[in-house]
Amino acid sequence: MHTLSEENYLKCIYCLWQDKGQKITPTAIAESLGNNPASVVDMIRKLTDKQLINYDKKKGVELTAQGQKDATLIVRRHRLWEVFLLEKLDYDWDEIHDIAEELEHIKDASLADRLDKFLGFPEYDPHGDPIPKANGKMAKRYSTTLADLKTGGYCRVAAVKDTTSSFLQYLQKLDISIGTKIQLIEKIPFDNSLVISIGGNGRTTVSQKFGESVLIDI
Amino acid sequence: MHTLSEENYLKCIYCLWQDKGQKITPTAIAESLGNNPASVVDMIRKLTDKQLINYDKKKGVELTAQGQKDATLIVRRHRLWEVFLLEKLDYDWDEIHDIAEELEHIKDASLADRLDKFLGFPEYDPHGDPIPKANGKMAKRYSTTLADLKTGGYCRVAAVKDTTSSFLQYLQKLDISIGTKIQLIEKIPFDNSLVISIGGNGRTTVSQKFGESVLIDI
DNA sequence: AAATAAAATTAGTCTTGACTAATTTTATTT
DNA sequence: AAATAAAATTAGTCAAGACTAATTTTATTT
Repeated sequence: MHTLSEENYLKCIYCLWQDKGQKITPTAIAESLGNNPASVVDMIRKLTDKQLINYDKKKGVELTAQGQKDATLIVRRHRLWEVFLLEKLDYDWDEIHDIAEELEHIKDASLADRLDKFLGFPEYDPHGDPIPKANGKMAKRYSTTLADLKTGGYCRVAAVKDTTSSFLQYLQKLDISIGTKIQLIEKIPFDNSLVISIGGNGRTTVSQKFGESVLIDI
Repeated sequence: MHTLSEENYLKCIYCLWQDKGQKITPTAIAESLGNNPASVVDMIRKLTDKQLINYDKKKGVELTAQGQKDATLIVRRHRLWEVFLLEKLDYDWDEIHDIAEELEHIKDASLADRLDKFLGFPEYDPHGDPIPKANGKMAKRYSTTLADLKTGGYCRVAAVKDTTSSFLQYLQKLDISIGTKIQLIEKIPFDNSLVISIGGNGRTTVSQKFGESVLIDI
């Protein structure tokens, strides 16, 4: 099996691949993990030797079929543990990500499946991300952000793109969670900030960065 | 906090201390962990620097107050996770130990307490070992073994001293679990093997090693 | 007490996965 | 196209935590 570090790289590559359809460069991985690009180059060699990725200067890093499978399992475990922590252990929204980062590395062939069953086969995790099934398939991923909504339009918060506790705590303060209805009242051209109405209540202004971190269902 | 390796040493020292009242030597630790004594000497230095243990050639290794506290928490987490795996995820008796070895290292200030609450504050784990409470206290540990029982005597299996799957599978085959009633029919002086009656049924002969691995309540 | 065996320790090596600094390659400007 | 900037890579270092081999210390026998 893979080391902790290898698994973290795999997951990171998987997430970059899902997020952007773009080319995955060593620098992008380095930024995402907070590592030095030189370290990334070392690990690219290691994962290539293990046939988990292919690396080509033109195409960037790509997961092999095996790499995809392994990365999907790590993500599955992460999201299942998040559901467990929130629903069974009553953790708050903003606390679960970091703990799940550790739990996702527990290695046992049947653990994810047993946990899945115990939790009642959830489709989405508490941040709105789809949980890969045992066969690797998963429900729809939302990709439209609040910033993409046209002025006057309504939407439902489907997921969050950012799982840092600072962002999640801010959302809680604004009374926004998965499922909350939002209307985009106005876009301020100056800095792309957004004036929104949350759940039919008064107006609030949020930044462009905020708008791009909220995934919606129209 | 401590590294994975430091935690494993701490737990090992704690268990040796609980098991035998004896002096804990580098060699004993090395054997218990399957490591080289030279590596143990290195780690003894590290844990001493961190003030988690004291080492004296005469007295051997001893946990400091802080070391005891930290080790107890690791054992608490281990045993709680074992209950979770068996009761909630339907794992078998012999499968849970190794997974709990990984889970016990998940670091979060409130995880053990939340898990404890979720499980209904169990007193003993599935192997009959007492689970330390949040305050460090714990229920009685059984220390009499089946081999200590006098001929003709009856007992109840209270705990197992060995958590390897080979031993636990053997117990399952013999239909022995925590709570099973056993009578010691005869001790064979030649090799100290034991003739026992399990739950009032026919006779079986087991080895001395077996007898010393079963903890009983008389 | 001397001889021997066992345990503890030191010294030096190896692997993993990070780092910095220097260099080469590739992109972007002017 | 040349100059510059950015990205990728190489080379060498470091810490953790394991190892082996050699040595010293402590215990046990005879």
